[in-house]
Amino acid sequence: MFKVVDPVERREQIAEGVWRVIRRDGLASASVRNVAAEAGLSQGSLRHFFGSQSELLVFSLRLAGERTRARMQAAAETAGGGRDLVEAVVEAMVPVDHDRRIETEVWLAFLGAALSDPALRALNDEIFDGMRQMFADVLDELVESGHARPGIDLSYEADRLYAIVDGLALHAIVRPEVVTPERLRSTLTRHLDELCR
Amino acid sequence: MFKVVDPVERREQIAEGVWRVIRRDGLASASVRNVAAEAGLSQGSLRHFFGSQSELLVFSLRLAGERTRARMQAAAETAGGGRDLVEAVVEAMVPVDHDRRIETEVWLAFLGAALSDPALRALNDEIFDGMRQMFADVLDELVESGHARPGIDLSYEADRLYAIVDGLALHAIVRPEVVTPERLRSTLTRHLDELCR
DNA sequence: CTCACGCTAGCACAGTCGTGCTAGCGTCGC
DNA sequence: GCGACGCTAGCACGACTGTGCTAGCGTGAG
Repeated sequence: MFKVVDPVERREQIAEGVWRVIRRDGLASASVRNVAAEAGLSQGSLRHFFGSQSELLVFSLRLAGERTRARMQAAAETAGGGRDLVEAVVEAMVPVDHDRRIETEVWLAFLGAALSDPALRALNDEIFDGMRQMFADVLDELVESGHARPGIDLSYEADRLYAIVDGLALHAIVRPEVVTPERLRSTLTRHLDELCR
Repeated sequence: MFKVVDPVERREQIAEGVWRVIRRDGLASASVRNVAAEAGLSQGSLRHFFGSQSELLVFSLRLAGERTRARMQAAAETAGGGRDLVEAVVEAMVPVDHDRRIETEVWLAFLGAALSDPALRALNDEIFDGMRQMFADVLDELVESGHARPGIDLSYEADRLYAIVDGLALHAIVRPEVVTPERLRSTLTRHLDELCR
């Protein structure tokens, strides 16, 4: 009935419970009680790992962001250079399978709340800036490796690519019947074609 | 102390109160009590115009969507054809001044909630499809009027343009320090340049 | 003038919320 | 063996929620 458990692992299990609650019933239902029930704990037990609800939610969003970022990083290290690199990084970010869809839905659920919650907003800015930097780096490599279409404006293309990726990700989440994974992939690869040709 | 008032106008005043509460304290704070206080009414009085909280929130989101759509429509009718038309429609949708910023923030605040609320989701789908259609129509006109770069794929370009516009709008709201109105405009006009060249 | 009724105000209810608290279980270090 | 403590359970409190309800004000129609 009792187990000594790695607190880090435990916190991640609870955070994944937060994700499930959010996906099923929305961020508004991610109360301490509901999350505890989802994770199979009592309120008091959950509070032993998270001192407040705010801490719980911030951790849950951060975990989602870090999972995505880790996948992007791994994809970047596995992939070759040039266009393969860009495609791998973009692909790692976009909701085309179960895990990536979960992370994107969670991100989207938090996005609106982050506008008026200082703690969430700070974390969201951090994630945003990290993603933005990664796009800039990857496009930079594309140019330096000589795979980019000549004469492209790096700053402009980074802004545009990030906008397309986030816009498509958003559309794929809110309107999956219209923006299917295939359509999403096709739009992205065609855009990358124009970048490289 | 008492006035007979146009109920339509009254509902819009209340909805604008919802917007203010959402922008200041978030969607989670858009309770019947808070909105009533914001609009200078009692709970009972507010309930005379909106039978439930859900009705209130749905109406508020719909109004924001319709304001945006009306501005796009007006821009389309005022503008000439070809590239001016596309630019006017896109410009009408994007948060570069106070009113458009309000509508976009409200839209974003509702976006996460719409994922798990059937009424909001249906409305959101309706808005999404309307916007998407408008982009398709406007690009269609661009081709037929002969202003488009030859050989472009309409379906692809519509998807991409919509993604860029929503992505940039999103970025301008969540990270206004980085994605300023000038940067947003510049990215958009350059993309339109490539479409028309 | 008078009546109907749109509109307003505000209370009551049951439910949920975050948080603080105490009590006790079960395992590990000594 | 035994104390320390990580962990669990669950209650209590005050605050807030959506909704239903009643009572009454003030204006317009007849």
